[in-house]
Amino acid sequence: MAGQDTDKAYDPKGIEEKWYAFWLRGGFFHADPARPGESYSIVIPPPNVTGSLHMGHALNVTLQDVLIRYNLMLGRNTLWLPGTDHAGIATQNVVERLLAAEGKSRQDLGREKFVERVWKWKEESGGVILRQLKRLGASCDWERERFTMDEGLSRAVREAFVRLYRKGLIYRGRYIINWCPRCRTALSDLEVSYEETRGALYFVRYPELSGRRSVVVATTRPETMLGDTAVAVNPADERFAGRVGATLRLPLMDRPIPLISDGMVDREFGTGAVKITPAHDANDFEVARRHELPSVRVIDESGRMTGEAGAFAGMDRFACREAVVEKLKAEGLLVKEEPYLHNVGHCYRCRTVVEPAESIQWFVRTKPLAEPAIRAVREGETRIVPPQWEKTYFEWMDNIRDWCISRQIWWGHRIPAHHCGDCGQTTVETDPPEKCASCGSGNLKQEEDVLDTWFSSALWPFSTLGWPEATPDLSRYYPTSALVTGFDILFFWVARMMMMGIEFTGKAPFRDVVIHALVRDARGEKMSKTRGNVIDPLEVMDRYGTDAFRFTLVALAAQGRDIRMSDDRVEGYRNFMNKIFQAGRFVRMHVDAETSRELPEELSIVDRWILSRLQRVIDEVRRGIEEYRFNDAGQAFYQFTWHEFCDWYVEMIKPSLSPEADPLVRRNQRAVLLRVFETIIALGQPFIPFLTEEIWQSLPGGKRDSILRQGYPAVDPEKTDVDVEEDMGHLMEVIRAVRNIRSELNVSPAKKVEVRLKGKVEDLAFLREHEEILRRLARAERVVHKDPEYIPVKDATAVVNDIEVCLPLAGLIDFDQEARRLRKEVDKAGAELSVVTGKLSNERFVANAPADIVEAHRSRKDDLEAKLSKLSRNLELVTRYLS
RNA sequence: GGGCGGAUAGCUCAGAUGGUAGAGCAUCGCCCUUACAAGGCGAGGGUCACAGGUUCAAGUCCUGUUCCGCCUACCA
Repeated sequence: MAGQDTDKAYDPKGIEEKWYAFWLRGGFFHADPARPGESYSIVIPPPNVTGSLHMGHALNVTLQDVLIRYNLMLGRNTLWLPGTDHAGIATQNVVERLLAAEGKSRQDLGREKFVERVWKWKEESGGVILRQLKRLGASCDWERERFTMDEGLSRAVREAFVRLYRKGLIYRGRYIINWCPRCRTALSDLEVSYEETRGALYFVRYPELSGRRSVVVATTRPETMLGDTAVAVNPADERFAGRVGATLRLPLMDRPIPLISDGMVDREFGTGAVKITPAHDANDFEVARRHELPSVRVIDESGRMTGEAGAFAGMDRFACREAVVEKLKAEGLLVKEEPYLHNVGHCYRCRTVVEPAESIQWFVRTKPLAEPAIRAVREGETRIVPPQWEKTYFEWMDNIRDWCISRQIWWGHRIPAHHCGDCGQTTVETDPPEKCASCGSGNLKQEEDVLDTWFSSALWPFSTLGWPEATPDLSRYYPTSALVTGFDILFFWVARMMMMGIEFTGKAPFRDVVIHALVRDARGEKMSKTRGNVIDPLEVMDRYGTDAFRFTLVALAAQGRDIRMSDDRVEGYRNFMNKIFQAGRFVRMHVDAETSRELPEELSIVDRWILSRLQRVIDEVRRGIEEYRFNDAGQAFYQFTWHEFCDWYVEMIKPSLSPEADPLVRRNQRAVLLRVFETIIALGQPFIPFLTEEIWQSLPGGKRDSILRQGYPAVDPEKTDVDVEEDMGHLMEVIRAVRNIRSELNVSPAKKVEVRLKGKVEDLAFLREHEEILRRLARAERVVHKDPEYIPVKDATAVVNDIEVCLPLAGLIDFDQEARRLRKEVDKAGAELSVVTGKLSNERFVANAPADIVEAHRSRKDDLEAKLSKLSRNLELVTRYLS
């Protein structure tokens, strides 16, 4: 509910654009290799040009931005290189859809016109996502923005291709590949996603040509039988003993095919006999090679049956499946049909069922490339974080298979190979050759195929820095410091960058590979358009502000776990933003242009306490960022800022800031307050850049440079003071004890009470010295010190260390209530005591546990015993007055 | 079929190197105490999935089991 005071709350509208423009104007994100400083570089995982910002990007980009801003503030020579990916199939699909709306196909336009059209689309509508990254606050060096199809990168692609080809690491050949009949292109194995699909297993009888016997085969794709050229059984399968070599009649086609034996056949599956369709199955293809069987292609590029399919020619493959089954039934050759759950490959771009098909394609020989890429991780040149992903990486790399890199689409890097019309040889050159390298003929035709988009992506970490030229950028920023990405493209992209990076530069492209989780919806479901559960990051930013959104992502980014995004979470952190904003207002109320930021010689106990705590949080935040434990960093910042700084420190120092305070005290207090608060603001900058810059600029100091220039807070060990932290901890506990009593006994907050502290003089010394704090934060009228002989009759009591906190509440006290409260305390202390005593009475514990642990238990035991006896006695006192 | 991850408060999750179970949200109570009600103060709530084992000591290490996810694979 929006109250009328909402104008007092933090409103991020307007300030985000303002400061982003300010940073751009100041060139803060622009890297200059000539400038000094240790290099820190990241290349962005380039989003598709067709893309628009989703949660995955938002998380990915936020984490990178934290790293970049942190390193920027550390004064390193920092580069974050942005750009987009041409996304071959995805982009082509987008433009094809636009054409379809005009009633045209890409074939109507022809290749050249179509590609022109895609470029036009790219110029007009591509890259919206980059604007959205700016909205997120991404501190990219936009002057270095690259596109995988721009001139430099295309050059790098051709160069890489030629070098690999000449080393024999790229080859062309006829193999079974995954074919998408909708996209009409080959796909790599990775681009096929398998989905569990309900289908049927058909058992088909293949009669022997001579004799009365027959062989029954099982298949999930009966339409492919039209292309069968054999039936195979396992050589050791005695069911078929003596029958291998027989000739079968291929039903529906009336073609004679042999019964062969091959070790690949699993005797347990189906009937133990497999139909062999070399043109449409990878296994069958291999079998056919071994047995020199012919190959008959019965499904064409668009998924229709070819002329080889006899009566079924021209039918769609799925219609054909039904027709084949009907026909088999009619002929009495369908033995049975079982429901069958199996994995069916789908095109990862358009979800069409993929058809394995035999065709001529280009491949990368991956084994020789994989070996050094494996070694780089094994030997620690590149670190994978969190390390459990290493295993996945090795698993895949160890079993890597050759990579089909040619695509029969038009949008992409055309393969730099020219086929000779005269001698048939292929010439591969970086620049278009004039004549055939083998026969000298000028009758050359460039290869029609383009490269898999991931081929250019694989070069991204160095192609963007100028490779193959030896540029200053390349020597300065390569290898990059970290790659931040989701695990979903570990194989697609990371593994391939590792291979190509090492192959072409001799060095692994990253020091650290940081794998983050997936962002899911509040119920843990993967966000998808079809599910309709997509949370739009832009909408979240509109509603809660970018900083709140960023902080949410950071706070939830625990290693190795998926993130559930929900409004509640963002709202909570939006409140945190407001808290910081309000704290800023408070600080501004109390400081002015004259306020020094120098810490005074003499520091109050409270100041020493906050400074000591501050060192800890600085340490935690820095370590968190450096170890990619973003959530730990975020939590430490949150906890300290809200609960220690705002809830305790600010409340404790208010009197020293008031006009009634001693002027010197006041001046010093302002200085410390400002200093501490500015440190907090600087500390938070990588997470919440807009709010921190806004506050930074609003603090006194005239027209200021960006907070990015202030240096990142560093731990000053001199300021850490464990004694002060302990003393203050006690004081805070006493305050909490009073508050607890008041609250439990329903004493109105407005009611001032007397607080009696009972204990030895030396134990009370610190409290006596800082009594004012206690009085105010506990809302006490006065604090009275009592010696250990004092008997708290008619007092509500609590025990804090060696001190008893007593509230004389005669007339107000509800003795039932107080008895219940005390009993609870007694039970709690008693339970703990029995655990500790139990351990200590175990002599093996005393003998084996480290001395410090035993000692800690001993003193804990003493404390608890003392506490328990005090509590029990007080409980007894109260019980006397029970009604 | 292999591999990985998860199972901790009502919900969502933290809990490096084993040593007295934490946070946020939600819940309950009291408060508009002039930085902040997008707030303050206080409270309740957990046999850390189950069964064994190692250890003086296990949420944490080992083994097994059960349920969830995910990745991967040439059972047609």
